[in-house]
Amino acid sequence: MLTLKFIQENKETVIERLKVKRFDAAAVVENIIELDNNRKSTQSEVDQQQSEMNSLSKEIGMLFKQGKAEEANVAKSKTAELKENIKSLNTKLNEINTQLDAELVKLPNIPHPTVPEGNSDEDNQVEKTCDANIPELGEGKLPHWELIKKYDIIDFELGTKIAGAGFPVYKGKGARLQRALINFFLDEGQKAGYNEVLPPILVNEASGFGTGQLPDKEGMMYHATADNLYLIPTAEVPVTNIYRDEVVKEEDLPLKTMAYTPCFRREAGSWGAHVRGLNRLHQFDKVEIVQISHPDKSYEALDGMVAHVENLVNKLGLPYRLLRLCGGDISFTSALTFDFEVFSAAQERWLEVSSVSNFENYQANRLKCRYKGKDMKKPELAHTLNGSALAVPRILAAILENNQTADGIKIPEVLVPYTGFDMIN
RNA sequence: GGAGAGAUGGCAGAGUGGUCGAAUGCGGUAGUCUUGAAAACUAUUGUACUGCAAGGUACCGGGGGUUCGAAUCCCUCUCUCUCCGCCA
Repeated sequence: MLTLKFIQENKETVIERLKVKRFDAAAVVENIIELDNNRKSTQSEVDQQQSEMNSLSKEIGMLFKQGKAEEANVAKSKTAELKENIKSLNTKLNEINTQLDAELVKLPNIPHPTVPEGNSDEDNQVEKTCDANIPELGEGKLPHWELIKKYDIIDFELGTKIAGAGFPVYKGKGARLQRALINFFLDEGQKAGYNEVLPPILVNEASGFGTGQLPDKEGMMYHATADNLYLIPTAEVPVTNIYRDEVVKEEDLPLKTMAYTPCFRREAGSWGAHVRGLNRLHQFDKVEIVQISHPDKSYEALDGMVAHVENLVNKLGLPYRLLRLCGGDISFTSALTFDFEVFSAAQERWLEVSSVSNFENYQANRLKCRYKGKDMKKPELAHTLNGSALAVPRILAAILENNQTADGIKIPEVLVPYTGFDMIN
């Protein structure tokens, strides 16, 4: 969330900038400022009365020690009213704080100045298109959901039997290729300086709140109610929460962490032609990269992450394009997001395979993730970033479709050391 | 799942219901000494809110209560450890 200080000092900017996100912030901002002012004055009233109470109590203590019980009892009688006041003021203060928190959570992150205007994904700005290697597939081309049947490498019906729609069973070379991609992504991440972790894939409420999935986007996650835990929709949640309530040393920045995890999304929306095959699943595998960055360096870090993802897609020989998300499509918590899409040549569609975002201090403020340098008096909020590097199933779909030949599916060269085979046939 | 013990500052570890935001040790920072380092010595060293400042207030796992006054007493929740059971 935005910091109170920032909202107080930049009221007009907040309202103005959030219009790019198609968010009318005026009422919320006004409300926040009023609540905050109210909070301050109430707090100082409480402090003052409490201060009186404290000195009175001390006095009573002294009097009792000196054996002046009578005087002490006189002083005692004076405390009742104070006590009552303090109690009711505190109740009021709690109410204000609850309301203030509720309002603060309503404001999305301020978009970066380079975020283009726009209402939907159709208005995203294409930064770069690299389509030289879109293959000519000819008449017999098959979409990946046909290919996986033909070669018997993924079984959707079996997954449906075991769990439900959207939970595929990868089989044989399909399973092997999936694992190859994960290992390839992790090895490349390692080379780029990311530290690998294998985090929990169930998280508690505090973690969900820290990265912004809760309280609003509760519906996207599977909820294990008996223990009040959530299945992660992305490794961003457990990995970023490593740094919740932490103060890291300035000289250790940037902290670069990555994790492979399965991801779970309820996606309680449409389930039709557009989401066939691997295009959208309830469970899928992903390698996620996360950085905790110095505020002055976070856009440099974002560029580095984009370059890393681009490198991965290039090595796999997939046609891709890079999008700068417009105000209407960028997420609630992000300041600037780049999406990578690969071209899936039989569906003749661009598929989103990565989303790389800078959250600036928006998540950090929720997480209380701060850094401190030697010459700093107080710790300051760090910046957080994350990106998929990469989401596996759609990459798999593109590989299957783009690399299909009459003899079978050709495995990209960089993956062969990982798969141990170079054709699926 | 059953039984018991515990949770105090970066860490270790005291703490009688009343000058306790909290002894002491270690660590950190600055300085003295030294050619330099170590050692020793001296000082300093939590966080948040609020205020121009002086200061004020809150925080001893979380929440509630008793009391003029709670780290200390009571209730409750969470977590950790030990033992038992179950188990990859």
